[in-house]
This record gives sequence, C-alpha cells and structure tokens, in this order.
Amino acid sequence: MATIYDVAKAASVSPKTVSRVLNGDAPVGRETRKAVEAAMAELGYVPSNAARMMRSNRSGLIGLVTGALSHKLEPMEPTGLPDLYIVQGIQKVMADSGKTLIIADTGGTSAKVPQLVRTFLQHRVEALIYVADYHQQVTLDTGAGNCPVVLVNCFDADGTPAILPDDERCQFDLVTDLIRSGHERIAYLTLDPAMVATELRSRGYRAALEAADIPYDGALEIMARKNVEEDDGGLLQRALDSVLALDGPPTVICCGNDEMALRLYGLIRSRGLRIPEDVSVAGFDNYRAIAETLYPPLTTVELPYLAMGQRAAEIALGMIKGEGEQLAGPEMVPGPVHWRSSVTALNSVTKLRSNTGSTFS
Amino acid sequence: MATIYDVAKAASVSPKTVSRVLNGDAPVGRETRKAVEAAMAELGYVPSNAARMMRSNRSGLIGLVTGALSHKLEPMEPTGLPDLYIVQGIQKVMADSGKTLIIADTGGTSAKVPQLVRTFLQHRVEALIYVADYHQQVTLDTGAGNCPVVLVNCFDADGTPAILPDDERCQFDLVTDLIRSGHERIAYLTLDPAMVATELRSRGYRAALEAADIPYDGALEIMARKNVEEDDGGLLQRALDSVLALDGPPTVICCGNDEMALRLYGLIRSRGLRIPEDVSVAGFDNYRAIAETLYPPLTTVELPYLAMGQRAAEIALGMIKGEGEQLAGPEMVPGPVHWRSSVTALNSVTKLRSNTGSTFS
DNA sequence: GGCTGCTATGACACCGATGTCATGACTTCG
DNA sequence: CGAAGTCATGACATCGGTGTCATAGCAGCC
Repeated sequence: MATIYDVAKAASVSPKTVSRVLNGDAPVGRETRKAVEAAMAELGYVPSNAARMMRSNRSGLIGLVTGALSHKLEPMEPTGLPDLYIVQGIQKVMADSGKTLIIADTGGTSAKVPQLVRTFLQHRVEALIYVADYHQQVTLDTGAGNCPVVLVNCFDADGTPAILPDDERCQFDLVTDLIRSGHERIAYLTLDPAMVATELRSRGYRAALEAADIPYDGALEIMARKNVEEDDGGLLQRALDSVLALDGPPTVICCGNDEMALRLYGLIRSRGLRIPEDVSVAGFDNYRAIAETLYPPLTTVELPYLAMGQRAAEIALGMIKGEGEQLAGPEMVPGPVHWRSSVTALNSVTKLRSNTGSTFS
Repeated sequence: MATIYDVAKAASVSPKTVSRVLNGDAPVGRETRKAVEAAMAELGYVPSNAARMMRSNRSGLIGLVTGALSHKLEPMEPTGLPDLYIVQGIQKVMADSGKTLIIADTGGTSAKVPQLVRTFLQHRVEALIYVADYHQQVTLDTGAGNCPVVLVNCFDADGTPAILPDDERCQFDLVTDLIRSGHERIAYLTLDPAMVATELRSRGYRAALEAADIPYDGALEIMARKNVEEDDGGLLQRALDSVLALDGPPTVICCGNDEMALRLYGLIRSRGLRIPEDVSVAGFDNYRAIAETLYPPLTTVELPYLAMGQRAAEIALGMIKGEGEQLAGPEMVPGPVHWRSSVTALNSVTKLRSNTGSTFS
C-alpha cells in the first residue's frame, strides 16, 4: 500500500505538503496541489487511519455491542428483531457525523462482554453503545473506564445513560384511541409478566381506562403467553374463550404482540366470529410483515426502535464532545399508534385523530 | 490512556519487555512478568491497535458493506431480513478467528459504496464483504484494489467470488418432496419474474416435475406478486381463483414466499376451503415468525442465509491467508425443506424422508 | 580456560501520518 | 528603503507499539 512518502516522492514535494493537500489545513500552491493529486490518484493512495490516530488520538470508531445477531432459539424470542432497527438508527446518525461503527456480538451470553469491550478499547473507540434485544435490566461489567457508554433497550442500576421504549405510554395511547372510537370493554391478553415491558404496558392499559372513567375489570386482562417451551398455544385459546364467555364480552382484544394477534385471528375465525365486525383486534410492535399482511390489516403500536437508536447515537456523540447533555438515567421514547381496519369504530362520531402522534395508514 | 511506556516505568523495565509480556513472543523472567502484569492492571492499560498496526500492517478488521440496515419502504421489500442472518453468519466466523467486523450501510443507494469502501481502506480492512438484501446481480465500483472482496447474495459480471442461495435446488427439493407425498397437480404462484430468484425457482419447479414424469402445465404457474405499489393484492386473488377454476385444480399451492402464503391462507378460507384438507399450501423462506405461527404451521424451504454468511467469511479468511481456495465465481449453497402440517400426504405410503437434508418439524 | 549456547533484557530504529517551527520569496506599508 | 506580514514549503520530532540487534549473565562441554 502506498504511503504518504511515496506520494511525496512521486510529486517531488515533502510529505507534509501532501498532508496539507489531504487535510486542506494550510494553503498549497495551485500547481503543487495538482501534482500531488495526480500522484495520489496514480498510486491509489489511501491514508492510513492508524497512523493518523497515533497523533490525533481520535479513532473515528464507535463500538456497538449487541445480541442482535444471535437470536437463535431463545424461548422468549421477541418478534420483529427490534435491535436491528435500533442498530439502523445508530448507524444512520453515526455515518452522518463521519463515525464508523464497529460491531461485536455477545453470542447470547453477556459473559463475553468484557472481552468484546477490551477489543473495542484496543481500537480506541470513542464511545460504546450496548443494545439489548428486548426491554430489560442489565448489569454490565464493562470495564470501559472513561469511555462513554450508552445503553439502548435496557438499563442498569448505576444510572448509566439509557434509551428505553416508552411501553407504558404506547399502550396508554393505543387504549386511549380505542376508547375514543367507542370501545369500553377492552380485553388485554398479555405476554409473560416476567418481562419488564409487560408490567409497563399493563400500567398504561389501566391508566388509559382510568383516564376515561372506565372501571378496570381483572377478568379482561389475562396472561396468554409464557416464555417457556411448554406453552403450545393453549394459553391463548383458554384466554380467548375466557373473555368471550364473560357476561360483558370485549368489543376489542389487545394482544401482547403482533404474533399473538396473528394467532388470535385464526382462533377467532375458527369460532365463527368476524374481524372486526364481531370483535376488533389490536396488536403491539407494528411488525409490518404481519400487521400489514394480515387481512384485515392490524391496528398496532410501533415501538420507536429507529428513533431510539438515533437518540442513543446523539447522546453518545454529545458525550464524546463532552457537552453537558449528560443523561443521568433512562430516557423514554414514545412511539406512534398505527390505526388499521382490524378495529372498528363503535361510535358514530367522526374518528378523532389522537393528539399523540398517531398515524392512520 | 496509559501507554506501554507508562507501564514500563511503573514496572521498572523497558517498553520492549512489556511488549514481550503482552505477546509472549520471547521468554520473560517470572518476577519481571509479575511486576509488569501488576503495573498493567494498576494502570488499566490496554494496548493500542493503531500503533500495533503500524508495524504489523494487520488491522484485524473486516469491512462489511450492506443495505441490511436500511430496508425502508422499498417496493420489493423482501421478507425475513435475510441479510441480517448473513451478517450473523459472517460475524460468528470472524469473531472465532479473532477478527473484528466494521460495518457500513449503503442507505439503499449503491452510489455510496465507493465512499464507504474508501473509509474501510483507510482503516486497512483485511477483506471486504458485500451483502445484498436479495439475490441479484450487481456492478460494484469498489476500487478496492488488491483487498480481497467477497459478494454475498449477489454476483457480478467479473467473476468476483460470490456466495449465493441455491434457489433452483431449494424449489426443486420442495416440489420433489410434495410429489413424494402424492401430489401431482402442483400450482406455483410466483414472485415478480424480474427477480433473479424467481427465474431460478421456476426452473427448479419444472425440473422437479420433469424428474417425476409429471407434465408441466403452464396454467398452474402464475405470477401473483409484482414489485410495484399498484399491486394491492388483486393479483394473488385472481391467481388463486384462476387455478381453483381449472379442470384439474391443484392439490397443493406453492407460494413465492411465506408472506404470500400468509395472505393465501386468508383468501383460501374466505372461499370456504380448509387447509390442508381441501388444499395444501407451501411457502418459501422459512420466515419463522410467519411459518411457525400460522395455523396450520407452514411447510416451506429455508434459504441458507446463515450458512451463506459463514461460507463467505471462510472464503474471505482464506483469501487473506493467500490460500489457494480462490473461488472463481459464484458458489451455490442449498437449504433445507421444513415440512409442517400445511401440506397433507395424499398417498398412503409412509411419508418418505427426502434425501436432501429436509427436516420434519 | 576458552568456546558455545541459552536466557533475560535493553537500545534503537521504524511504521505513516501530523503538529511545530523555521525558512525563503514576495508583498505591503510607513 | 527597511520592517513587517503573508504565502508556500520543508525539516524534524512525535504518537505507541514492535522488529532487529546487542549485551550481560550463566551454564555446559571438551
């Protein structure tokens, strides 16, 4: 590989002059510049970042640790590969500010993290971003020293800057929109309550009911998915039958995620009911391959993964610059409701646009 | 950040001795080693890859260019995020051999590629891997010079080493398995024929029929999805009605992908037919969120994305080492059939395991 | 004893950029 | 006209490691 010295020799100038042409940090004569540029092109010269870094101490690299690439067969496999969208958001912002992402995968075991972080530190990353595959608490033994760290889709007990989806707000917005279109008997089939998100969404569900003065009925909120292999789908069937058998059956059923909604479509129809005429269905995740493909298309909430990634990248960049924008703890990012035809309006009032940034597609 | 000189001073030895402790490339006295290790721990020393690289010229970095992170709203959005699995495969192999992945996203426009490649070259990547999001031909103006390049899920006209899914073989295996379980009237609703994969799969479909001495009936093979916005799903409806109206209607319908199969489930049922009693359905992609969640679970073929990634990484590593394993052109990787209950056996013979590596799950 | 061979260590140059400072040629202004 | 200022350029040190070579100490062997 050609070096700056080769270029200098070919252009009959000093290396420093070549450097000046490269960086434009000092005036260079017109003819000289031409000669240097010609020599660079001729030799296919590409400056070495490593050598640059030795002086400047700025690598231009951002380390990204994730389990995104190794979902494998974990029992609690979440839908939609959220971390991918987070990574996408991070990548976009970083690329725009001239940083290059270097990524490493935990392979599912956080035990590998210290080793990965060490590799990153060897490359002198300017910041470290850790992306989890679902909303959870983590305890990372990063050993990152004074390297800025940002957590995404997870949080720790030490108040490390973290970007989280606002599960509570999302579910609140969805249920509020349902109420606005006239629903009052709103069932909610939840995911495993062991998950952080489940608890938060449940809170959002109840808060929305309360805000609308609708009494909370425990019989309408049922766990329908457990993160264990034994769950063969029977939980969902029983949950559905249970709410349908109630005195006041629900007019709409919210699902813990879009995958559950997909299953529910089949179950509801096998019981001779139509969607949404007999019962409406709402999902969670806006897993587009499902939500948009189902007939009728599924009303659901989008978790703002892309935005979360972008926000995380911005925070990280801010920390690199040493700006005051130091998050002391988690920052919640809300996401839009996607209103589709799996939910019917029960009132005659013109459908109200919610003021929460919902989109009607 | 502490340097090797700081460590040397703290341990009262020369920097070179610290280097020897780090790399173990020459004997070091027991006491000396202890002192050095203590000093390294004390100072939190992490060696700088940049400085190392200056001498060794080996960065330990592998450049990955992909559009994986920016699917966005492209009309021909393929299902299943194949490139993610490819990246996963690459990552695994690279991590195992001590390389670190640095990734960049094209943002959907291949115009950015040269710039990204340049960045990678600045970092002195040891190899470049380009991953496409669906099977296609590309013309990359990499300007990578003598840096090894491997293409994945795509190929070019210059015979650059490439790893491709064996679409033809996959479809052949699937249809052959269908024939083995007694099906003879096999419809095939294809994706847009403008896609490379469509042509290849069609070939596999016909080859399987021919191998079983079943005459090819053009009325059974219909394009049911066009990569344009105008396609509102009407194509699929018409295609379904068309094959159902035939004198000899199909006993099984193959779909171009699992998403189409998901749609087809709804259409078939809305026509009062049962799956698989009245008509069997097969998909393509093994998009698990759909294939495993649908009821009944979907028989489909898995494109071997993970294996492709691994293979690509191996090829790249081989090229780095300068081994003779120089692919002169594309290498096709086959994938397994996943046999599920959306296809019924028409013959009374015990179901035959195909000899093509199919799995029955 | 003198030679060889091995172990443990250090001095020094070097990788490829860039920051600092110096220099020579011109221009401008009092 | 001489001092001061600008422009264009180069010499040289430096970043943090590692390769090469030298050196000192100590054993083993004829």
